[in-house]
Amino acid sequence: MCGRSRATLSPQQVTAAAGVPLERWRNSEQYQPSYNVSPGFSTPVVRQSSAGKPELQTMKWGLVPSYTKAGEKPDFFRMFNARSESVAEKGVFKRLLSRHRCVVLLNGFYEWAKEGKHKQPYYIHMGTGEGDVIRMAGLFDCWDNGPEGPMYTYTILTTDSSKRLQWLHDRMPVILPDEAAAEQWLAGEALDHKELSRIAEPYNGDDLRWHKVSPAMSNMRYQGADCAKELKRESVASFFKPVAGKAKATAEAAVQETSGRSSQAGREYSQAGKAQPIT
DNA sequence: CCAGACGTTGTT
DNA sequence: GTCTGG
DNA sequence: CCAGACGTTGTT
DNA sequence: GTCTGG
Repeated sequence: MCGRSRATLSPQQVTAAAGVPLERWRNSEQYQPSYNVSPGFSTPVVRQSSAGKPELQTMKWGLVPSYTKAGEKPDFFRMFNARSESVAEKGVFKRLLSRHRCVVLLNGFYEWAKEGKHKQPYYIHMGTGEGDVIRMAGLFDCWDNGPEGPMYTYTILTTDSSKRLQWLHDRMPVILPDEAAAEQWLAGEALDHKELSRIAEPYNGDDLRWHKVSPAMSNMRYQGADCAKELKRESVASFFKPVAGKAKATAEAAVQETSGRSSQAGREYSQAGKAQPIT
């Protein structure tokens, strides 16, 4: 799934990726870049508009439905993801599917691998450089919070993990690989099930890269710039994990492969992990 | 009909 | 273990 | 999603 | 708003 992300794109990167000039970026001032974004944070999204033209707008992550009563405490954690497989059937999402689709612009996202009792965070991104942009399919809504004014929020669609990422987690966000895919997601109003399931197909491109990061970022209060920095050292968690002589070589080999350059690396890593005997 | 809920994930 | 808060 | 709390009594 | 349960 997708419960934490990085949003540190510069305004220039955002407007370039959105294809919308800065002057037409609604609530651009609400965007506070963060290496450790959780539901409730504001990030840039490209949305459908009534005119059929894409619009750039800052919105909060974590869908707060329009039917929420004014004054109610919004729960951004309740609906920060939407299963793409059931989004057309669930009432809360169904009504957003024709004219409230959006593209979430981020640098990347975080996922935790279970290593025994501990959880090791990884950073996943499109591996093209420091200026990486990743686009995710989302749905947005507008909640009229009485005198507080309207609040725009979004949810990120999820799907089964692709082969390359299955070792890490069984769910992943719906990734729109390029600008064209993003445009298709935003184009028109109606969206048939076939089109939806095609777009929600697990992204398995080898430009999707990952690496271990510091467990310090697991705490969402931690906002250091090193949240997404590659962690080369073995984690403290695995230091305590017993590694038998035979499995050790495999484990060490796997450690070098966790930078996620090939699908093979991921699979070997997961197998090495499972093969480790508990002594 | 009205009342009341509306989600995802991971876990065993 | 399980629930709440963020 | 992860982090952090999880209870009662009596006292000021 | 829209679906489910009664």
